[in-house]
Amino acid sequence: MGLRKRALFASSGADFWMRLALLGRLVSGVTNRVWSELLSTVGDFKAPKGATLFSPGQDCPGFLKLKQGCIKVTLTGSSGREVVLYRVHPGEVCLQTFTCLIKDQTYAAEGVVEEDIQGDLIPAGKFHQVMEQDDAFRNDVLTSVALRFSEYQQLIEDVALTGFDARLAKVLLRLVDATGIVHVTHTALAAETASGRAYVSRRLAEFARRGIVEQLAEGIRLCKPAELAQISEQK
Amino acid sequence: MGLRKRALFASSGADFWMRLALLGRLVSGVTNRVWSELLSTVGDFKAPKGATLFSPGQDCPGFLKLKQGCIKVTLTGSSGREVVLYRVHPGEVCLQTFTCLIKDQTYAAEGVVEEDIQGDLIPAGKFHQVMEQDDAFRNDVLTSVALRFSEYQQLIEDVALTGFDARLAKVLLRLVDATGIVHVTHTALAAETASGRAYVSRRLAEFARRGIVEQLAEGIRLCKPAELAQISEQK
DNA sequence: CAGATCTGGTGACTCTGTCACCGCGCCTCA
DNA sequence: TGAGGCGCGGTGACAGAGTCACCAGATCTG
Repeated sequence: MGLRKRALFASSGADFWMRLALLGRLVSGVTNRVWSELLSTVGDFKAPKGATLFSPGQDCPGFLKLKQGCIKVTLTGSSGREVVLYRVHPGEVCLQTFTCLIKDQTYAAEGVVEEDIQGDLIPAGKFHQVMEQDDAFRNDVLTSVALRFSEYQQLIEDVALTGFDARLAKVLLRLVDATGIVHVTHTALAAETASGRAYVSRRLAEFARRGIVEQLAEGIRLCKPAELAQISEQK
Repeated sequence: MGLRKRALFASSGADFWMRLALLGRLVSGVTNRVWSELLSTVGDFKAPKGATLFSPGQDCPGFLKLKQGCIKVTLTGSSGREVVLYRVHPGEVCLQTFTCLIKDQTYAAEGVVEEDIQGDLIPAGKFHQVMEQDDAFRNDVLTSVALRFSEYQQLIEDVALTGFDARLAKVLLRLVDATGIVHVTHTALAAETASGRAYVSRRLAEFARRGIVEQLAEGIRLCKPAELAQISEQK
């Protein structure tokens, strides 16, 4: 499926993280507080695709105001199974970060850069200050938080009350590009649908048998989007 | 199982709601805006057990600062299946309400009074004003929102990544009273575990066979809480 | 007492998800 | 350049989860 890039980016991401961790130890000797000390003086922030921005248990360095790129936030169970919670795009809030800052707690999920990001990092102390003083900023944040909550609730509804096929159809329609193709591995679809890889393969094969999708080398072509939309609303 | 009360309260709840709806029509002629007009002048707010406070699609009358009682918030799927999202206790925020007020949208879930409630209802307009001006109030709300968010994430984790038995065990431990008994129907447990009633019955029978619980007329006695706790951490 | 309603038990399914194992294509590195 | 490693996807066999239909007992209601 021509996704060799993935491994490449993953390893460059690991490099990025290792460099930071190393730098952190040089600076403070405490890996956990690296980010805040490293970045509290830096307004501008960048990270390449594949970089792990945060993992469960880590401290939160501050509030990231994303200007460009995309961050994927996931939850991993003890069995190793992964669920995609949401993505952060420019203008949106990373709810993980918000929660950490407000409750002064550590992260509970994992954040990975999906498209090279660039933005402003507002240190924790300053975040609280701005939240108090700047009405517009506060409103933006609250609106974004409220939006995120709706998404979470939708996710709960999908996982708890909706059949698998509907979930799969929904995800395919969400991830499709302009040419009608979804460039994602079955494994990734499993994380998106909170399901298992093998089952995704099976159902996708069934969809293909029905002529709804077509599995190509470049990805999955959605042949009958209307039918998919209908499936996505069942049950 | 001696839960005849339920039906009683449910019907008294329906009466309460009908009276309000009727009153609303008399006042404004628009059922949907009843609450805000009816209550914006009333700081004090009460409702009896079983009353439906809000349903999907309704407008939000304002922010309820709960002083006493308990509200259960649930989501109902098109199949009729119900999932308990969370409960609001005194000092906590109803996230539904918060989201509605911030985004100026209608409710997406249902709220039912579980124990007679009493509190202050802050009209929408005043809520925004207080959020801007009162640092302490805003902090309380934000902290509570952040807490709620953690719960939501936990729920997603439970439903998406955890086995049924663990979920059931968790719920039993959460709902048990001081005497070691859970006074809840299998149907209610199904909503709490985001599962089906028949399956709950089956697994509970299996738990009983293993001597972990005992099913009595008054409810479910947890005989081996330690073992339950262990089950609740599996998978 | 008859009927309505809520509750829980059960058999017989279907749907979902897992595990293990296979083959393919691509990369790496000796 | 050929052997090995690895990520990806397909499949059979199985286990876990959830559904449907139907039954029976308990409780209220009139």
